[in-house]
Amino acid sequence: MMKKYKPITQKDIADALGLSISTVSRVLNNVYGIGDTTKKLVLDYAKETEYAPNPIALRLKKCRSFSIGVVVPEVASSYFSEVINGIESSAYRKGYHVIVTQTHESTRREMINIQQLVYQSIDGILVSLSSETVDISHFKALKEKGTPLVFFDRVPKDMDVTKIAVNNFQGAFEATEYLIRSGHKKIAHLTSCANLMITDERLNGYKAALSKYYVQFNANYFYCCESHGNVNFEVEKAVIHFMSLRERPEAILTVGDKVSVSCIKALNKFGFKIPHDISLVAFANITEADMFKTPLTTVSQPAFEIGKLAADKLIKQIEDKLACTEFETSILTTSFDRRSSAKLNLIR
Amino acid sequence: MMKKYKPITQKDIADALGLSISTVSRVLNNVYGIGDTTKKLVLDYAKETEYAPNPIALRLKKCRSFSIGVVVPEVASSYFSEVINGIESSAYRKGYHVIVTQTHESTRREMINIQQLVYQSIDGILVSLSSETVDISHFKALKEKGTPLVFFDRVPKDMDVTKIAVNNFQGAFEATEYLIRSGHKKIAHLTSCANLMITDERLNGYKAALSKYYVQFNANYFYCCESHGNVNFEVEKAVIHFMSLRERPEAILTVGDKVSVSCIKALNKFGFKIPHDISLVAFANITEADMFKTPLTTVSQPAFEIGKLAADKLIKQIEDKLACTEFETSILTTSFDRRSSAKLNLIR
DNA sequence: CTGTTAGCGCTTTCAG
DNA sequence: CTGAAAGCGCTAACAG
Repeated sequence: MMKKYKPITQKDIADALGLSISTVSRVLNNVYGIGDTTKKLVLDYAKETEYAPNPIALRLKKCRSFSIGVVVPEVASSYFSEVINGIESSAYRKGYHVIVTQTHESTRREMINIQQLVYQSIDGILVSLSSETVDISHFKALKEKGTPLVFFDRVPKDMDVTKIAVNNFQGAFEATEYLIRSGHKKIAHLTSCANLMITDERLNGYKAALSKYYVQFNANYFYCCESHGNVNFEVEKAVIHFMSLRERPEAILTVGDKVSVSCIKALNKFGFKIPHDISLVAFANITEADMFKTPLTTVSQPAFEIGKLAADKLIKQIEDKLACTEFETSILTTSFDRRSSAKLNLIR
Repeated sequence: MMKKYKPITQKDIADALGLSISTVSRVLNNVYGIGDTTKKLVLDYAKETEYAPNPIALRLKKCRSFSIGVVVPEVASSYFSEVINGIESSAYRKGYHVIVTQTHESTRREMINIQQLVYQSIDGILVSLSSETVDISHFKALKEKGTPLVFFDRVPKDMDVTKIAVNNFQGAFEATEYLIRSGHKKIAHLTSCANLMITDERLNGYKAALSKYYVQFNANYFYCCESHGNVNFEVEKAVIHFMSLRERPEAILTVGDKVSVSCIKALNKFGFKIPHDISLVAFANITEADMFKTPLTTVSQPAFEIGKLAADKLIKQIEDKLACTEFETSILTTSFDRRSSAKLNLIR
């Protein structure tokens, strides 16, 4: 039989010292009004026996766990793993533990994870939506129940809640403008996650830049990957589509880590040289972007900062006594890293 | 005041139906011997009200949580994030939740995380040692207490426990042999994590290949990064060291994801061309290896498989009634992906 | 200043 | 077949 480790409890201390459990509890919780003698006695014995409170019992009692749940699509991503580091750095400092769960872009998994976290008496939840998710009623329900909740990056459209995001419109606008100003006119936009608001925002930024320079939006130059499966395959289809167009695009603005990487792979596979045959700018966080065959020009997000801020906001919400009724949206700025994947046809 | 969500309990059901809590419990747990009428009554009501058992209460009661803890150095790593996916895929299928924690290579964090996991009534723990860790008594204590425990990749040297690893010796041997057979004689070895057994094993594989081809081991060609801090900086120092040697090495065998990437960056920074000026083979899992300026030849590990296997072994250990006294070590094989970062000087 | 008691949600004897 | 009661470890009134 598996012997389970049985840590020392308050009862053990009480018995050993001939005190009552409540006295022990009070000492350990440093409650006002205990005799110095007993106090010392208990404290010493506790230290000696390496007493540590049982967090499970605490949770059951207080419905509070000093831990926060994180729900992300995927952990195997430069972006999300950096965000997680940011979350941890802040949470850890404030005495919270972090429980990370992945949805793998599935709404079902998202719901299960949320459900689980709630039942684990988690104090609050940090979410970046799965791409499959359209109906966000499970989050609305959560909010109704009073669970502190903060969204980041992939935030919901119509929900009044604390959100952390970047200036997606602006980021895409700048990238597109850069492409135009360096001489490209036929600029394709390759994206995914049709359901997500960030996808729209970026598309709008792209369109706005186009229209600022009187470039007509061409529906043939827009492709949105389903991505509920093999991204590589979808992206290859997109690349084939673009590159077999009569009016082949001169540049592509890709969105998303995976899509961007897949796009480069597909381009390589079909023998297109970057930027000779086609220019590329990626709205993505790719740590190794400068090591690629053609160092990749990117629009990237301050992932660590986002995580940190999200955790800060969440913990503030958790610790504020009053039910939170004001929800702010924080917008951080993206950074544009010009490398060499976009050809400088003619710089004006 | 923050209103906490109050899920429906067995008591609620009992009250509503005029039954006793124990009857409800029995129905819900499908215990032998309940009237079909009451059974149906309870079941229907439970479904209707979306009753779900409170896992915290279950943990407190049973000291069992159906969740397993994972302790890794870092989540922002292709290798570890893939391992985590493997763990999840297996755990999830068997009804376990996965709690991931990071040590950031700190022994202190490692101990805290372990401690926390244990107190969370975790059913078992999966560990890959932090590089700082030399003393593994905290793990030995864990084992004594009967906590199911499985190590992977960075496994401890002298501890009788279940381990999952790869043939590190063999992997390094093959890489070195490949380098030698493609005409390199002066082969440097750049590594980190001096404390880890895998570091030794790989070093030994490297040395063995050298000696097989009568190449003398040269201590100047070996550099082990401290890595408790800025890896980039350490690696730059190493590169400067190697490249300013009178007898400059013709190739480097790097070990580790971060070190390998940093090495390429440093080489780029100082203007050395790969493989023209120096050849490179990396013992690392780098998903974008084939997209680099010079596609990187690598020895890589089946990360997903490792995670899956580790979780399987752990869950088996958890579910086996008897205390586990036999500990197996599973050795998976690395794969060698020949790309173009090693020059083919003369192939014999 | 300290002890008694009840209860968080659940399982599990022990009675009936 | 079902109910009462104890207990997992802890906190928090309520008494003394």
